[in-house]
Amino acid sequence: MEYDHAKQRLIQAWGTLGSSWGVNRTMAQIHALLMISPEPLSADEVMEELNISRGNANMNIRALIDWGMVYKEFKPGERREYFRSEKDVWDLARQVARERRKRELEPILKALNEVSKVEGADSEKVKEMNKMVKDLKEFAEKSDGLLDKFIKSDEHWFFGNILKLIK
Amino acid sequence: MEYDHAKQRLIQAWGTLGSSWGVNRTMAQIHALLMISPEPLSADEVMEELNISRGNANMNIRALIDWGMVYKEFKPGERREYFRSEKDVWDLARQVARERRKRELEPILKALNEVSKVEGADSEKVKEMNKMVKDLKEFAEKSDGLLDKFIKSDEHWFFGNILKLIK
DNA sequence: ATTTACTTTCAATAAGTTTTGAAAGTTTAG
DNA sequence: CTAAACTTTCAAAACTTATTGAAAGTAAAT
Repeated sequence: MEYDHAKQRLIQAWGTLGSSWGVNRTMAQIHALLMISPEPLSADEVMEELNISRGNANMNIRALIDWGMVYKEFKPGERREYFRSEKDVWDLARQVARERRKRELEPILKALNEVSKVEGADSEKVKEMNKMVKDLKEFAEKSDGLLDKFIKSDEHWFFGNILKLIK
Repeated sequence: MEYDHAKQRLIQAWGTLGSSWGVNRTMAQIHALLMISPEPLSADEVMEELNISRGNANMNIRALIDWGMVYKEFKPGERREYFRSEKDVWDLARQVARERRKRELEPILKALNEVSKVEGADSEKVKEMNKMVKDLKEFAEKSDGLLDKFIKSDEHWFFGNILKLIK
């Protein structure tokens, strides 16, 4: 396969993946672009490569920095900012896990806690709700535990051990 | 906490969680409603409870059925269709994992495979891309393996064993 | 064969999200 | 201080997705 095609294909696929994970398409595409770039890129280069506006590029680069997936970099003697992506896939995955845990798992756990133990466990509907909430909470807590281990685990230890175990 | 408040809180939280997972808000809310309902509900009851239109209710109930998370149910002597949710949280999670694997992991693996081995490994940019693609592929394949185990595993075996192992 | 009780579809509309580009802001250099 | 080089902001426009509701479809009951 030829370089430019492969690059486009990868950028598109990453964008699509992003969309279905609630990540803005462009943000994912910028990320893909930076991931495969050996050198950091400037905002102008990103705009140029992806055919997007200055504002769009700027906003999404900021968002990537917020997520801890992209860093600013300065070239000596240059005024312009350059950006490079974290390239260790493991670190990237942990970063994403950390953010999603904070943004999603925590709020739902909070809600489940608030909602557990509803008054009037004599009525059928209250019983059903309490049972469901209890199960969901257990599941969410277990997921949280696993995610926590993943986030804290070092290097390739996680998959290595787990896949071995459950083969 | 009082029942109706708790119910609303749970439905809202589930809707929000859905949104950030690329699941339509309403679809997630209908799911929450059915999960905590001891009896199956009709389309009209869903419309009523969530204040949504007939078309919206119908479309999202179909989508939930497609995902294998909700079933049709007939009450004897009644013509109208009723719907109930799968209530085993484990089964629900596996269902979701199965669907997302199909819709997301498979396409990205396909793209990564197509894109692996780009011509001209002498240039820096091609080297960088090949390296990145290789790493991403490895990661995606490992995730796929773990997801597969999860999907096929029975009951509470999965978390039980894994959490014990990595404590 | 007609009415009744539903379910499904779909074009129009509303709501939400992303993108643009020009203007305002900031920092460095001279 | 002023100009130049750059970054950030934000209101308006474009695009995407979700929702409505009325009309069409289906099937049981009379």
